[in-house]
Amino acid sequence: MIQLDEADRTILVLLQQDDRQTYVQIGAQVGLSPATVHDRVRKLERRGALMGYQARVSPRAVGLPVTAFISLNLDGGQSCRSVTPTLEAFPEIEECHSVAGDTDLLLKVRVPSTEALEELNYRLKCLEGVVRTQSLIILSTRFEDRPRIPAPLGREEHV
Amino acid sequence: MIQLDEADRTILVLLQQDDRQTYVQIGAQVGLSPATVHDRVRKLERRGALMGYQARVSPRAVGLPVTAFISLNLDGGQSCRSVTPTLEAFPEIEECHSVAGDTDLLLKVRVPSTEALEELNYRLKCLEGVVRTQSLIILSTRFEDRPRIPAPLGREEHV
DNA sequence: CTTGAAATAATATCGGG
DNA sequence: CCCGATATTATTTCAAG
Repeated sequence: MIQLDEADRTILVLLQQDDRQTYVQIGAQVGLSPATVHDRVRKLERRGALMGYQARVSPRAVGLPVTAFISLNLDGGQSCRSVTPTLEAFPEIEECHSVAGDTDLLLKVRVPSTEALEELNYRLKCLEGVVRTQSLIILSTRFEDRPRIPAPLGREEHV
Repeated sequence: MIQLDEADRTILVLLQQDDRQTYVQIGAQVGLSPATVHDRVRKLERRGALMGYQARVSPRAVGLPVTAFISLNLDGGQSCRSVTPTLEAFPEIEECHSVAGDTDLLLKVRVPSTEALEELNYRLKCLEGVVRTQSLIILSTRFEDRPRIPAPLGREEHV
C-alpha cells in the first residue's frame, strides 16, 4: 500500500472530481505552492496512485444507450487464462472482473441496442471455454463515475 | 441523440483516453487548428457529450482494495423512490443501477476490507424498503475504466 | 520537501474569412 | 464552422532555503 499524507489525499480527491483544476487552485486548498503540487502529482503518478486522466463521455451521446452486466461461466480448462485477452478485444466490454460465486467472470458492457446485446451475447457464447452466459439489463443508472475516495476516509485498518 | 461528425468522435476518443492531451496534439490528429478544437470541446461540453474530466485513482492505493457488487431487493412501497438519495450518501457505493430481473438495484462498491463489506451489507439491510441483499465479491479485475467509444464505432443503427 | 522566479507552453478570446 | 494572431494563464524547471 502506498503511503499518502493528508495533502496527497486531498490532491487525489480534487483531481478525481475534476482534473482540469489548476495547480494554483489545488495549492490554495491544500496550502502548498503550485510548484509543490506539481511535484506531488508527478510522484503520485510514479507511485501508481494516479493512473491516468480521462474525460467522461456520455454513452448515450455516442450511441451506446444500453448498459448490461453479463455473467460468464467457463469450463475448467486452461481456456480460462486465454479468454481474458479475447474479451479485451471486444470494444463493447467496458469492465471484466473475476468473481467468486455461481459464475466466473462478470462483464459490464455498453451497446447501441438490445439487438446488439443479443448479438454480443451470441458471440460470447461461441467463445472457446465459455459454457454459459447470463445478461442483466440496466433499466436506468441512478449514478456512476463517482469519486472513489470519500473525502476524509476514516483512518487505516491495521492489518 | 447528439449528432457528432467524425472530428467530434475522434476528439472524444482521444480525450477519454487521456484528457491531458493538448489541443495542438488533438488538432494534428483531426486536421483542425487548436482554436477550432477548443471551440468543439466547449460545444461537446455544452451538448452533454463530454460530462467531465476525472483523474483515475487506484483504489488499492487509497486503501480500498475490495470491490464487490451488491444486489438489492426492495419492497413495493414508495421507499423505492426515496432509497436512491439515501444510497448516494454512502461514499463506498460507486455505482447504482436499476435493473430488470430478480433484483431491483445493483450496486458497485469499494471498501477497505471484507469486514467493511460485511458492515456495509448490514447497514444496507437496515434501510427502509430494503428486504434483501446479496453480495458478489470481485476476486480480481482483469480490466476496467476502458474507453466507452471504440475508435471507429460502426455506423448508426437506424431506428 | 518546499519555494519563488524565470522560461516554456497551454488555453481562451476575437476579428474576420 | 474555421482560422491566425494576441492576450491571458498554466505548467515546468531550477537554484536555493
